Amino acid sequence: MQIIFHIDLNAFFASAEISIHPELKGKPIVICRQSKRSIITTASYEARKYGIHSAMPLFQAKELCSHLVTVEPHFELYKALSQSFFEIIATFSPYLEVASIDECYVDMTEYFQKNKANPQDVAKTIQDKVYDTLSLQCSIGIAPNKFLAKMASDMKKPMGITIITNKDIKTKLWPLSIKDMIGVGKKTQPKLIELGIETIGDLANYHNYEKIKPIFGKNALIFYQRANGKDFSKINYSKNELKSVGNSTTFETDSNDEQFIRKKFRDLSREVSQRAKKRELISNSISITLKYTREKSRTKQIIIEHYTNEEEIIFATALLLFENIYNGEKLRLVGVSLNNVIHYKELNQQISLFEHVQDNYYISQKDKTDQIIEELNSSLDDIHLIKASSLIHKEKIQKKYIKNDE
DNA sequence: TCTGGGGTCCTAGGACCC
DNA sequence: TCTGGGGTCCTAGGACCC
Repeated sequence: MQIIFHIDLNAFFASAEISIHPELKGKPIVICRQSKRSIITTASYEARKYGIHSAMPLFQAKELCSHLVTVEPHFELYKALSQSFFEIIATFSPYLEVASIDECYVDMTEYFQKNKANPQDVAKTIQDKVYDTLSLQCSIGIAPNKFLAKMASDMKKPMGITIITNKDIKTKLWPLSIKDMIGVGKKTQPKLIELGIETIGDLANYHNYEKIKPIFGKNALIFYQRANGKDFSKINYSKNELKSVGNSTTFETDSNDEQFIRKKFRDLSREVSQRAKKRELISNSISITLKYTREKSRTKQIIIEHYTNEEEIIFATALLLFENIYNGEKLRLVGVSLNNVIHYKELNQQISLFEHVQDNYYISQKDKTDQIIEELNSSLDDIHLIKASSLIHKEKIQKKYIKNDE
């Protein structure tokens, strides 16, 4: 039988800030941007005592706690700490799947075959090591599969260790609300309650599988099995490749000022370009999102001729898409995304599949885009824009490609 | 004065090919 | 005599997670 650990950093962003600003310790703090439309990404345990939690709008949190301290997020810090956290875990087992910035699954089966040890003790050792090294607390769930391990790590926080075995399914899993099941959100929950399914146990024992099928679609069987404590999904320790890189921003106040909106697209395109470059990712699929209200949004996507991560091309394409779908109404959010990103290396592999020297579809040469920068910056009228953009898309840049003869 | 921003995955419909 | 069906790719939208 497998032994899976699910390890989750507690109040991660808040703890990270406290670790470098010890004066914040013991205070009710929340991590969020300082804006009237902000929502809280993480609340410290002191703040949680006031009923404050993630995803709560900042203005509400302030109503609950007048002396609340807000801290701007520092994602670079979190990424660095997260990386160190995973490195520590990997010293126990290499079979590690990064699930998000603050959690991972680890297959510890082999570890316990080699080492005579008690899982509870090993979990404690991991917690201590993470705490001593990074001043971060974590909760650990131990179970025979990923789903149960994840459910277990949620049960005791902070610094909890929870074991769920097959014998515990009826007592520990089944009483939980169906909303606590991973993958059941606020749209699915009411549909299940309609069928009389209010707990995970209700789902596990539901008599009519045909009725739950359309609610879960393709994954119906997987949900049904999980409710019964069975999960056959494997630790995917070789994944963790990004599929998209995006950036979006909500305006302080809704706006239909196109000059202002273009400026936002410029900033978003720059950010996306920089982040993609840092990770050496390129894409030929660019999309924008326009949000008019919290309910009403539009997205538009286009496949361009070349793979790129250049700011100017992302920007020009975003503007083209914008002209294409914008209806002139006030917007609350705009976003830009590179979709289906691949690594530089992958593109080279794809190209080397061809026998002959090919155009390299990745535009990286700055000088080729410099003229377009000029045009775009000097004038942003539509005709100019389309010209500039078609220039970008049509231009194929020859890159020396040396045929690999092996 | 009033609910973010980073993502992943699934679905359904249309275009197109054979 | 009177318009298939399977497969694939693309797009837009939506649910969900942290």
